[in-house]
Amino acid sequence: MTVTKQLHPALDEHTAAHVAELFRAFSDTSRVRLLSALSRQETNVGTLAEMIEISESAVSHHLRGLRQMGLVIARRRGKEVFYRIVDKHILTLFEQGVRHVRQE
Amino acid sequence: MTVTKQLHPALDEHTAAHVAELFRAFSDTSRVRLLSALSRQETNVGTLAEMIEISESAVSHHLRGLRQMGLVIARRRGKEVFYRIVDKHILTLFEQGVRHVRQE
DNA sequence: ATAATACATGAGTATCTGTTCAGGCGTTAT
DNA sequence: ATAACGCCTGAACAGATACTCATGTATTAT
Repeated sequence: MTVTKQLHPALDEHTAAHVAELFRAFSDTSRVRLLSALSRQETNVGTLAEMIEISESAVSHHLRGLRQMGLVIARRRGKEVFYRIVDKHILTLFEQGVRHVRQE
Repeated sequence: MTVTKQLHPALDEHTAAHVAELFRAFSDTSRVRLLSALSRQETNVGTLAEMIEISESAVSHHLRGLRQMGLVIARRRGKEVFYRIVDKHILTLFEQGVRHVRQE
């Protein structure tokens, strides 16, 4: 039985691009604050804007991106639109980053 | 007795900025490929450049950033400089992102 | 010493990103 | 119907980012 040294190639460009895209969702201060809010509870746009102190428009733009990536989902109730994080794994990934930063 | 609605604040700006910075390290296709290579084994700059098909200069620039963030560390052996990922938690975080992308 | 190799660095540049602003759309109140 | 409210959207712009190119710095070979 021959023991060949497994030469693992790096990630192909396509996969790497997707991974980068995922992490890019967490790579902006405002979005991190958005997601930290949403990680606690479903929240509407206006409240999010207040919490993180950017305009509703800016919040909307960020949420659109996150929505298009399938990371958050919207639910309308009356005039307000509530957002929440879709995937539990995403939440875990995000929180792990937060934890890492906190302990050092 | 008044029932006040507990308003969990979002992450403060300072912490959020650090979290964003961490994730930003993984938010570029080339860096993802770099890190995926390094996640398998310590590698020198030239080899990395070959593997991910960008110039040595570009690799150097990326590695400088990662080094300054304390995510990778350099070790010189002769003319070559080998890089590796410093922290196991960082590695885990990165790999979790990769896994998430792969299964969908 | 001189040249060659491997990598680092700064400047310059094209592209990307986050924000604001102005206006639009859907829902509710009057 | 009309106004008010909450949110969305596209354009425009400032700042950030990733790359190339030219050059610089260690280290090794001749």
